[in-house]
Amino acid sequence: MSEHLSEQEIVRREKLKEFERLGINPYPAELFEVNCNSNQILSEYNDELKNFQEVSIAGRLMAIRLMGKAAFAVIEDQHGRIQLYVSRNDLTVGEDATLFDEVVKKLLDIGDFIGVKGFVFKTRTGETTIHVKEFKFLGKSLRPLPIVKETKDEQGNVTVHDAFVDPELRYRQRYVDLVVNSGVRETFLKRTKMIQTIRDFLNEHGGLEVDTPVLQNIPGGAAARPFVTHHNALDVPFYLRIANELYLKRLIVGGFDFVYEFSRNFRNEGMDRTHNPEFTVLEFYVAYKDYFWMMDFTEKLFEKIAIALHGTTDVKVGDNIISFKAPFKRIGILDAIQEATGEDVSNMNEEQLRELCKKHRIEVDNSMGHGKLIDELFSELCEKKFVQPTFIMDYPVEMSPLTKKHRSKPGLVERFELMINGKELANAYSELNDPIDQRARFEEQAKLMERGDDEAMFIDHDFLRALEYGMPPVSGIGIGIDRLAMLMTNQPSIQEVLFFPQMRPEKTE
RNA sequence: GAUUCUGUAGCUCAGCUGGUAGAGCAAUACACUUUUAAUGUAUGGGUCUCGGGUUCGAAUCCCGACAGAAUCACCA
Repeated sequence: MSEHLSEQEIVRREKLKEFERLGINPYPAELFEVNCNSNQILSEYNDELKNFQEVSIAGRLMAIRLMGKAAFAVIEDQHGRIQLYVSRNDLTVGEDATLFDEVVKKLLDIGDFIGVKGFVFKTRTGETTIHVKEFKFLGKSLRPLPIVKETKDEQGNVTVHDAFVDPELRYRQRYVDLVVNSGVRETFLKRTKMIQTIRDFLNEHGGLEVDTPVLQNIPGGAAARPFVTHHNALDVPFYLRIANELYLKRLIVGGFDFVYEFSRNFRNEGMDRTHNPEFTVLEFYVAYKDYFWMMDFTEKLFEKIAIALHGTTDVKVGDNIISFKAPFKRIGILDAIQEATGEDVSNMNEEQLRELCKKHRIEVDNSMGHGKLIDELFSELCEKKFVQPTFIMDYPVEMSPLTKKHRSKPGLVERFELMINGKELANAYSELNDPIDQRARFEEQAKLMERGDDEAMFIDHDFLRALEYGMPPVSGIGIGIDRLAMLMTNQPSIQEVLFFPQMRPEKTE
């Protein structure tokens, strides 16, 4: 951190000395009893009833307008902002007006924490305001906050002046972003509410929330490059999990019928608007169910989330209105490709698929097999077209080593991905529970790895051992929580729904 | 990783074809007891991201580094 202090920082530090001279602790230890918050007062105060006549409230000073022997100030607490009215008379004890003349008028800065007691009234202009009778200084701010002001025109449209917008500063100093930008807090409150809604829904249906290891010695359950670390005492490498799938299935083997976990996953890949190195996926597994049941359950869950957050199933995302009203459209991946290209790929061999890719100017290489080519065709030509929630079903077996083979369609598996707004939001299977087949699939993956596919899965022998003891039929799903939060809060970037998105470290000189 | 754009006061931004930096808010001082982007008067505040180069002279032009954003690639 730079030792260079700006003029304003020096001034604020000098004010600390002034506090000391006056015998006022700028960082008092004792608690300040609060009996309400800004939002309660603003929404419940009634000028005729004269309620809220003995309020005690604390917050951060966000604006102050000094007017000689009186002052108006605005404080912000967790729930919003409220205006204060302070007069010199009210803060004068005997002949001593130090509190007003020195502290309020000279030592107070935007960003400071204060606590006040008083009564609520409405000013001439109709603003609900706290008339301060007692004032306590609670904490000095030594760094000037960005000042963001708002004006309202007659229609009530809010114009923001000098908004704090630099993305680098906003993400690196999220604490500042949260203080000064109204709306940021709301996004994160919605995210939390969304997760609570999901948790409640799963619990209501018998789900059991569990924790499984983040440090794994085999990074399984997905195809991605892991972060590697090292355990000193054991002298072995460990991987930060890329998925928790194989652990949740072990719990199904152990006899739990419905387990779920909000899993922080880590993938050592590129970062962009929809990818952060650590991200959250909800996975859950339900015994004796198949992927059809999972589609029914998932669309009910999404519908419930939309209603909980928006009061309706129609959610505005960018320029689109997305309807989360169940049921969602369902279409096989091969049909989706046919719809988009007019080509029936269901009976094509690898060579024909490769030709088709070339025809559509999709880059292919020799390591790509039959399934990968179909996947490429889909993601290049179809994915973006599914704006309304759509279940894409029945993927090629090669791409899905943990999925049960389709009950009637050879070469395919019982898998679906849920596409919304052109992005994959969820991925689910009728889970493969045949240990012989699972071993064979892992061995296929091992061959792919030898062929140079660095996304192929490792063989997890303990997981195979668990399957050999027997796993009931089970359907499981992974839902991208960050991407769902982006949808539900209408944010175009994952950084807007993560408190502290990953960034390159700041240089310390 | 590639391409493009961006980096100037605490914040938001101007700064033209190169001539030693400007506004609003914020800060400081004074005035003001119902203001609300409060107002009025005055004042201070800058390693122009960093390092090279061209030039009599660089915030400005060139090269490089650093950081961020967008697009692409990668990432089921």
